[in-house]
Amino acid sequence: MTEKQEKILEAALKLFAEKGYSAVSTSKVAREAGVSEGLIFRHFTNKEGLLQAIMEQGRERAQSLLGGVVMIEDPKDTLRAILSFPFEINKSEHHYWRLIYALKWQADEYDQSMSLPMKKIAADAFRNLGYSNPEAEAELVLILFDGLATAQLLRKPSNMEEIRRALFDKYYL
Amino acid sequence: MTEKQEKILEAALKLFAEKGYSAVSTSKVAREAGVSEGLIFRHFTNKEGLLQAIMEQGRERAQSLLGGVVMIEDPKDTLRAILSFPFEINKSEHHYWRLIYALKWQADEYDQSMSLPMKKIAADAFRNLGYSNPEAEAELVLILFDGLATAQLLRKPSNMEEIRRALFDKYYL
DNA sequence: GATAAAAGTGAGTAATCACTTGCAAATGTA
DNA sequence: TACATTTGCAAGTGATTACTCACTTTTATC
Repeated sequence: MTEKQEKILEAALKLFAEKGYSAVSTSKVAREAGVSEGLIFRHFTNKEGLLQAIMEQGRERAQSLLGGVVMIEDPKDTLRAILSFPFEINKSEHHYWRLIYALKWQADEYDQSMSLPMKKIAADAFRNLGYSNPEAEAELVLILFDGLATAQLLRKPSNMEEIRRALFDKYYL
Repeated sequence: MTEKQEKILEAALKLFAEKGYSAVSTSKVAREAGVSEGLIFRHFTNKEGLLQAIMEQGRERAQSLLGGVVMIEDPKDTLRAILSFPFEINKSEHHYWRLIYALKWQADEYDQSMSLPMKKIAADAFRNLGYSNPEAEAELVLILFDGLATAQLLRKPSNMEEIRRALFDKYYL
């Protein structure tokens, strides 16, 4: 990975996340990255390939995050960890998550590489806690995760810590 | 409002919702509507104006929906009504809601014309029920609303009724 | 039925789109 | 040093973009 290759990925991630994939031209990515437009196609074949490269980077990061949750033994700690994720999206991850959530509404198929394993983990936790309908509970956690991430990325409420408290109370966490 | 004007709005709503605003050209809207491209600009000035006209239509529909909730007296019924909305998005409203949620991630400013009044209504309901932090609880309801709508529009889980039950149990509804 | 306004068309416009090509500079390898 | 490969750039390509304009057809009013 050359320096200019990283510059391109960085610029594309920023612009795609802020303006949307189809609203950003390859020439704008090139200008933002301080690189000739042709170089994008040399390294990533086409615009779609550029997007794929970004998503692949992010998928690796997400996989490692999820990997840590699987190791947790106490089911309450597992739920705490899952529901805490959206509250802890930091500056460096912000662009990536924003792009993922924006793409959901444009792509033809919903990307389940993140949500499917997370649902399984959550369902197991609820089963261990004796909940009567762990599958539905797990789905509700996914729904909460989506809503929380959206709030954190878009609406940015000032009282996130109080919201977390109100939420955790409902699960006795 | 002429017949062709309605055809244009209908076609634009469908395409914008399915493919995204900036991914759909005015020529494609014209072809879908069975109309000359110039007519779009005669009636709606420019592409942005076409989007505004669609959003205005939707805002009116949303306002009337929300108007019904304000009349409810029992605070538990109010919360039931708010949290039931996402479960009841029907086919005719589907395109409009999908467009709204997709646009959130592209527009520079978050549209609060729906969420702000809804938050106020929810906060009042929680206050009447004696919750200790009604503002945070209201924000959490907004977050749930977003997550539920996203699920209904995108992921379409098969067990929505069980999810609703699990959710309502947490609020003793 | 005459006339004016509104609705609608189709062929244009310059700018921008994703992408290609030919060639030079940098880099690795012997 | 010699040579091959990779990296990079500038100037293109045809297609498509949002939008305009001159024009015809339909509709409303008296």
